[in-house]
Amino acid sequence: MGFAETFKALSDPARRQILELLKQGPLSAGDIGSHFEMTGATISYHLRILKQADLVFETREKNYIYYQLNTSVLEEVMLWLSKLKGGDPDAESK
Amino acid sequence: MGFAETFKALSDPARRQILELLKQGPLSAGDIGSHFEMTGATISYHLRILKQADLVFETREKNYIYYQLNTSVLEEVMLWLSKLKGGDPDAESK
DNA sequence: CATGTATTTAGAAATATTTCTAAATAGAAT
DNA sequence: ATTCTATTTAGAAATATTTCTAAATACATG
Repeated sequence: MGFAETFKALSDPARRQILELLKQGPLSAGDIGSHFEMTGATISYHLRILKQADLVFETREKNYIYYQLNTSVLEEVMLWLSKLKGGDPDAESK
Repeated sequence: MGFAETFKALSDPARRQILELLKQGPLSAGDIGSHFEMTGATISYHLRILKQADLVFETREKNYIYYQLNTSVLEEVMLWLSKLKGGDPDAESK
């Protein structure tokens, strides 16, 4: 874990788009890949980065691996940003 | 601008530490450097990355260049994270 | 068991990042 | 004007990231 891994994972546009796709619900690696021009191997690489950053987790079912968004790390990041921004602990609820 | 630059800037531990130092108030490049084991040139490099990501801005005074935290981009990032997380009811209409 | 489908792993190439030393710039003070 | 101090820029080396193709794994079904 750690913020370095998290921010690095979030720094890639394709990975951010994957997370936005997963916001709607779980998707298999193949489904995710169909939204991009990359090979399946590259998608797999990006999913591994997201997984290592704890931004997604996988559940295996039949022949497929389904990926889901993990929001807990997002909250930690928001907390760090919020503290940095001004010490106001509830700043994100506007 | 863009989130890629922002998250990339935030992904480095030294750069995050610089931002945390700047939370207390403006510091010169030299003052910042004194908290690290790196050369001044490397500090300058990190400051440039932070500046390009709009996370800091500089003001020149006498012989010094003072760096300050810019919080507006932090808010944009928090908004994006908040949308992704899904729970937050406002934060639409961008 | 053999074949097919979904996905990952290995290895390699291209590009990007991080760090250093040495040189350059900008301004202040002598 | 010359020198000192603060900082940046240039160039190079080491390391990391991103992408591909080809091969491997895992599981399901005929």
